[in-house]
Amino acid sequence: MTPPTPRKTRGTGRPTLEEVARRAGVSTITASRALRGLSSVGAEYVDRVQEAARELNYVANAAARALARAQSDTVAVLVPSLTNNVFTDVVEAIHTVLRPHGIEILIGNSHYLRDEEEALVRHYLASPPMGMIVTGFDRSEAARRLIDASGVPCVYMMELTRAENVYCVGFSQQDAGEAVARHLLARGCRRNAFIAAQLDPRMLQRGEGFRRALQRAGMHEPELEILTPAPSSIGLGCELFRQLLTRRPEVDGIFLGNDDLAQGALFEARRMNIRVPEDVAIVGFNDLAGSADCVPRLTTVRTPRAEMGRTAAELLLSIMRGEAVGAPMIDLGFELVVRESA
Amino acid sequence: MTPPTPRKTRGTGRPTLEEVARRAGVSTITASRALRGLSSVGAEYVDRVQEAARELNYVANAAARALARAQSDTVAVLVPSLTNNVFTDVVEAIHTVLRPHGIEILIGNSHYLRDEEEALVRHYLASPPMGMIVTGFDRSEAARRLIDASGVPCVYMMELTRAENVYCVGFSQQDAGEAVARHLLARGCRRNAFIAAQLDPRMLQRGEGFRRALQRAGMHEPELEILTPAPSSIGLGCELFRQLLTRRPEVDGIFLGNDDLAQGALFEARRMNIRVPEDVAIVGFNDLAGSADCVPRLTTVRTPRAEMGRTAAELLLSIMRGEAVGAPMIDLGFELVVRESA
DNA sequence: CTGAAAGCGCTTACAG
DNA sequence: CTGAAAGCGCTTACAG
Repeated sequence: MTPPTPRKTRGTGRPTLEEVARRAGVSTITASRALRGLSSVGAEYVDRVQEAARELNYVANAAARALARAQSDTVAVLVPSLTNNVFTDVVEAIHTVLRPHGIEILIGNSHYLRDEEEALVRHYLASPPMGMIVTGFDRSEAARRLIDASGVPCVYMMELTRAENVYCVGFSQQDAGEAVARHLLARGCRRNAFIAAQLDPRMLQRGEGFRRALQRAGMHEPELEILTPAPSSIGLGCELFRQLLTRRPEVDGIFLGNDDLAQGALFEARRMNIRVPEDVAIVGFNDLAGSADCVPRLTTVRTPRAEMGRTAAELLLSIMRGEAVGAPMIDLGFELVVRESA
Repeated sequence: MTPPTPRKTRGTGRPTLEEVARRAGVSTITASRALRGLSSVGAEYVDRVQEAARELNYVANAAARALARAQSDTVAVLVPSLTNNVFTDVVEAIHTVLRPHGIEILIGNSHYLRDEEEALVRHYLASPPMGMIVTGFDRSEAARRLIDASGVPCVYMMELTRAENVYCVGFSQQDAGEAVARHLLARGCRRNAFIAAQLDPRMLQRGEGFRRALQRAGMHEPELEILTPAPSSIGLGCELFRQLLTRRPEVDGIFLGNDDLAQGALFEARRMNIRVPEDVAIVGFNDLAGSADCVPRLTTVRTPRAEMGRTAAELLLSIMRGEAVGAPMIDLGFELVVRESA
């Protein structure tokens, strides 16, 4: 007649769906449906269940839900860097769109490394997110296959492609590079240099466009390009600018593939007593923090980072809902912002 | 005699522990233990199970594991901003330490808002992470209680406290503020101003220390403080510097509570033809990107961001493992970096 | 050291 | 519109 020894408690100790259902006087299943807002539940029930949930301070167990549905309320976002503010802006915008939908975002930073990105893809796909937003198209063959085979809806951002069934939102990096060249040419610069770091695909594409426009004008000088895989930074911009102007003092126009490099160039020009834009015109890229305020104010290309993040997130939302979406490729364009440095 | 209709498949379609076990010829339980490296499994079994797992390309289902253990392989990190590079540095370091342990980090950005932080805490605690790393001590009472009651190990960073049973790693913001004041005083500045934005607790603490040191020297002038809750930025630094110098041209020393503000001040000084440090000495805070390269190079306080992230992560790891840890408070100090601007 | 049973807390698929 | 049953894929607790 002794009562059974109480089992050691497992679980989280939090209220469960069953307790909510009991309190509301319905089955668990009905409670589940009511809470999820499925229309097939009587209105009276919905109220009772919601009230019970509130009273109990019920929060659905995310793991249980994910297990039962074989899917989580999560979107993985893969970026190559968080140090480069370009990506914090994008991630911020994605977050802003997804959060209200109860979607948690997992930020994966690949540090511009293919191997790390592949590992991240593997890891995230282990508990498949409901969607992914990834940067560009340059990745390992394995990572590519994993994504394709996973069946997880994916939106690509920062670059554009016309490939079938690939959702992408971005702008043409090449065209942006061309626009810079044309601007420099138009303001009379004859010896135009290109300084690039990191050498990720997008940086290279900008260089490609820049080069093409110069060639078309018959003014391309290959020796006026400085390319280094070192991470882009203000300090590196100083260094490369000095190096270039020391060896090639005749240069009168420079396109630096990211604003941090350009800001560094501005500092170094001052230290070298080189006047900008009188002696040399300087154009950056991305319109990062500080570019509007430095001396002289930096001429640069404003990239639609917030819009890309927002649009990518909204597109993904539509795809995940199974809604019909328009064109799979969304070109958000860019804007040359002419200030004082060129 | 018709075979039973095959059930519609649910699940993820990925290989399960059971399949691994079957292939290795052991029970699921043994497979589970072998894979987790529990020492209570015979070596022969371990090999067989691991091989089977490899052949099947087995990846444990994270949701199932989380449900069974009522815990996930996740650490939540709460920061007030990602735009401020201070926190990307910290997060990066945390990531570097935790990732090799198979721990995924969830980055929560509260945007310096108490309500948002509370919502994040609630959300994360819904599927309790194995640990948390949070910024500072200023939060809503509810958030505080939720964290305490959750039983989730938590490490506080960026600030220090001597409170019992609170693990924290950081440095004394007050002392850092004092150090700046002493430096300015030592180089002969008599009219020292303080410019601060955002006004988060740490910014205020730095101001507190700065003020105290000035008062002690009998040189504190309350009207020389400009405090605004607007987000810190280079542009804001320009604006506030101009405002201050216009109204108070006698100022000969300024402490700006974050390097972006200070960099802005440097730009604006140049535009106003005010010489730094001859006319006015300028000191920033944090030693952010660009501060070592601008003109003049910025004197600032280098804060141990990577070390804080690393140390906080390692401390959390120890706590989660139930290891004995030393002092609950780890002071990492700071360093005044004297360059050209002061 | 190994295993059969039960359970974690939800949701799917099937009936009614 | 509502519900009883089964299942998602692991791990805990108990035995041996």
